[in-house]
Amino acid sequence: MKRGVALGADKVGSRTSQIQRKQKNRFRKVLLAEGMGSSNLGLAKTLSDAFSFKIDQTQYGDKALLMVKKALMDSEPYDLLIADLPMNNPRHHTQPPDGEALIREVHALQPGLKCIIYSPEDRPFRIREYLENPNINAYVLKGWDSPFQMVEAIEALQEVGCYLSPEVSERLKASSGLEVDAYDLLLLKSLSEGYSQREISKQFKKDHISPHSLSSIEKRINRLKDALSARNIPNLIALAKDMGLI
Amino acid sequence: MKRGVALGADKVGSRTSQIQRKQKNRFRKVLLAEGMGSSNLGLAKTLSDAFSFKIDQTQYGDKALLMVKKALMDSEPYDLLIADLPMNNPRHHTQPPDGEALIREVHALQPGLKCIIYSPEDRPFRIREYLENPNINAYVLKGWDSPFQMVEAIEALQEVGCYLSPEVSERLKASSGLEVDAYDLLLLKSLSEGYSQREISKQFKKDHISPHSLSSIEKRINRLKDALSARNIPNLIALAKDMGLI
DNA sequence: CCTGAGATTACGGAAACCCGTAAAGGTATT
DNA sequence: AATACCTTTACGGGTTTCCGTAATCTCAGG
Repeated sequence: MKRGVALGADKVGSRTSQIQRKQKNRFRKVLLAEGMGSSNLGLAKTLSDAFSFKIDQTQYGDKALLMVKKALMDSEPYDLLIADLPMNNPRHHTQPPDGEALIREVHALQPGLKCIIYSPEDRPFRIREYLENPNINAYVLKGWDSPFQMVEAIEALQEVGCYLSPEVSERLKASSGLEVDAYDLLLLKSLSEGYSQREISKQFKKDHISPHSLSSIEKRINRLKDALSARNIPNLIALAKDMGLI
Repeated sequence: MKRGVALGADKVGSRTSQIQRKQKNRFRKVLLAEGMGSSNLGLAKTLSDAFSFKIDQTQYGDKALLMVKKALMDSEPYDLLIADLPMNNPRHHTQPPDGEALIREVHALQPGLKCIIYSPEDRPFRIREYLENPNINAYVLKGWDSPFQMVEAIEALQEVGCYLSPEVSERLKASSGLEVDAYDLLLLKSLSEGYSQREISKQFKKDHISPHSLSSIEKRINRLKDALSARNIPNLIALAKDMGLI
């Protein structure tokens, strides 16, 4: 989105800048919550070399929540949450709270907490989803130089409200051309689940989703085929799957 | 091939804990080659805590190849290669040599070298593909307890020829029911690429792939739809994508 | 050589998809 | 209110897919 530009204008932004001024923009306490696997001891090491803040670490989302709560009660709240998200592919049932739920619940407890997503997810569409959440201040892509990027992100976050690495923002730009909205997604999902266009039409009509005529649905599908340059519906489904739309 | 069934991962798994000391062919030198990202310093740490062998580490496949070659020339060859493969998804162009190429080339140099795949890839078909390679002795799924499983695997490898974690072997068993051969895969691929059945028929005829009649292709597709319980072709493509067939 | 089982191919009608055209409905501007 | 413009809906005809049936082919066993 245009968050990158708009960050100073909103309420949250102005409130945080107050705090930052008072604290000289320095994080003092950081929580590193990894969803699963890929032991990020390496990351913790890198960060503790580069910064002076205290780093707590946990493997489990619910544990992270408790730690945030406890830190708040002790009047020593965290300044930054780094959420190390797993690849959430369809075959993987991640147990709750998953990344987004964790961030939502954490912000219910401590609304001002800064948050960095650290994930191998590189599909622009998903990244965009994350970044549309105003509670998420940075996204760093897991990769060979992610420790470096994480340091960059944290430094930037201490200065300004949010950060996007060049790599990530490039990926986002590259795919900003295609506009697929919730309707398109529902349509793709329905198709991928094996419903005929006639069935989808009936279903949409029942659910009061507009447009729902067979003709409109055909048109929309055509638009999608055009946008993804698909030759037919099977190809469209394959492409949509590949780019993580469904 | 049917190694997965033949070796009975459960048996191997339970046997590992009892004996480790009395074996003489213990590893002395291990190469940890990660494809990219997810700093496995954590893994290296775990391993160096659990074992006494020397651990070398590198980020790049070609570098790994050189290290193997050099170790051979120095008459201090590696006993084990742990190939930390990245998620092999279609959006990611991994630069050569990728995992399988690396292992092939390494074994061209040093045929006896034991090898463990360490990957987040959990699709049974892909795992099966790896395991059909006789040069690959174990498969460890990246996950929250992968360090533990890696230790298990290495202990087992010092005892017997190969190892499958209960988790992995379960995944393999779960999907062993359906039989899709190379022909089916080609068919699915062609469909997903947007070719009509008529076009596929023509192409197969040109390539002398049998059967290639329109009728036979219809039949095969029906078999696949039946096997994956798909309602129609888009659904079939979606399911095939989900389970990693294509 | 004959036979039978399975695989491959052929065919035809119903349904779904594809594509262009056009009518009907909605909204903003004048 | 009249107009232009866009969206939604409707329809028709060509193509592809779907599904059942049947003819042909292949090949081992008698």
